[in-house]
Amino acid sequence: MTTPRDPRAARLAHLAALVADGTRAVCLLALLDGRAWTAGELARYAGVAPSTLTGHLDRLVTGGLLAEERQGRHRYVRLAGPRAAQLVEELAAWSGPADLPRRGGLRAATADSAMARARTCYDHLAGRLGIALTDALADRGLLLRETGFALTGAGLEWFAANGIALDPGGRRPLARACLDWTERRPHLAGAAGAALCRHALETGWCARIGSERAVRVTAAGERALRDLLGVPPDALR
Amino acid sequence: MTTPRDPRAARLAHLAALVADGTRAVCLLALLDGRAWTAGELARYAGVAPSTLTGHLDRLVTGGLLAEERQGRHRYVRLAGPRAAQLVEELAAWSGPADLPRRGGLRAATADSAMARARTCYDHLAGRLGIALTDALADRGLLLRETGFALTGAGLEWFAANGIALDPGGRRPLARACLDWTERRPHLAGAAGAALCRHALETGWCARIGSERAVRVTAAGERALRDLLGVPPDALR
DNA sequence: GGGACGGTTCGGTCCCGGCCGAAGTTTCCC
DNA sequence: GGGAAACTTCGGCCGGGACCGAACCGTCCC
Repeated sequence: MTTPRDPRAARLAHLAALVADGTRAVCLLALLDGRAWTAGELARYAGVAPSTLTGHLDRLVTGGLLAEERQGRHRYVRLAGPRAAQLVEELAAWSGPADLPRRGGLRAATADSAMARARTCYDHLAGRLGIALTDALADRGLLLRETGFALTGAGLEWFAANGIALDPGGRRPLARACLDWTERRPHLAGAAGAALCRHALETGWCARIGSERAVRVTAAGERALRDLLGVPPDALR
Repeated sequence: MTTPRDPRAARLAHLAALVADGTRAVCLLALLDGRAWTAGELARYAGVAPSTLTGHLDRLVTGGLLAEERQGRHRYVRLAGPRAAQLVEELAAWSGPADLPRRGGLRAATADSAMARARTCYDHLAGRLGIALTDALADRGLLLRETGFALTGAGLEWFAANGIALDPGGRRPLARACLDWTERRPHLAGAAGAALCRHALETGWCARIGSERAVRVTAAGERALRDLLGVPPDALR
């Protein structure tokens, strides 16, 4: 990576270089689940020696993509924030919207199908569930989708009426599109997407399956989504 | 760049590697002006030997970031499309929203100030002009901005009423936010931003200054923007 | 036809950085 | 206190890839 005169280009190249290594890319994609991983977990997952991973994490943290937290003898890392997550998503969406990796075996296949049905994508909901929610919000005039991606006035009221706090403080956009790599259609992300996901997990509309990214919609969740948004239960299966 | 087992991560790393070189980054930023450059121009601009640049262009074209067109003994390259431009923008915005490069000298300073006033950003308008247009559209209820970024129904009518064709065919979003690196505020991009920019240049509201990215607002443009959108002429200076 | 010009191919150099294992350091827990 | 576990530091190895100059190939134009 030759460093040019132009400092702007140098910073751009430096940032891209953080992602431009296979091992680091594996880590970043894993961290897209929004949780904090320990260095050891990531090393095993990526298939490299712990000492190798230390160096990678140093670079990613220094570069601002990851945030770290030391607890005793553990080093926890997670994506630095929604913007970092968005950056990784965006690059991942460009680089291969196609084929989700078939890892072979029945167990893998069921895991994949659960992921395709409903999962978290950093801090919001994705998979068929994410699409169904986005469709429902758009159909009811709560979300503009064809001409961009924004909550309408009615949408703001709907969130307020249902007690889903929208955290107006942040500089982060309330609604933005996130391109799903199984469905290949945009679904709701941004502060509103995150609030909806948080609410769904807190009130028990959804529950995490094991410690994975996949979630399942509970019976209560099916009822709530049907009553509040008119989501047909079929759309969630 | 070690290549991992996971093909998804491999593609991600491969894409990032295209940007992760200083010389290629210089080229990509230069090409953000939306025009087609010859290989020689880029080589001189980046300060490397023509033979070196040939290799870089090969990689960028193969990787899908650039499109090329051969004309006689010239090799013209430009960004492959709006999505490629958006990707570069996004990375650039993350890597350094700060200080625009002061290149020293009076000539450079005037060029910079013209750029800050009004310029193109790939295919739409940026700088203070871009912000002023975005503000005006939002103030008149034609564009939602606080809750995301989308044209309203009134906005669609406004474009139609003023004969600005919106090219509904493409899969590209009608409105999206582009983060300006001089103003540090989002302005209108996407198909609507591109249509507005095209219209402004075609009808003579704006004219390119030399062959640069900078544009100036004509007297006719000032009148039109004031009458159609209530843009105060001061906002353009 | 004959330069000049723009671009490409090739060979050779060099350095950055990813990888590992071995030896340290800190924390945890018995 | 002692041993195991999690991580880090260091030294050494190795490959990819960025760079250049020289030679080569079309194209343009006089």
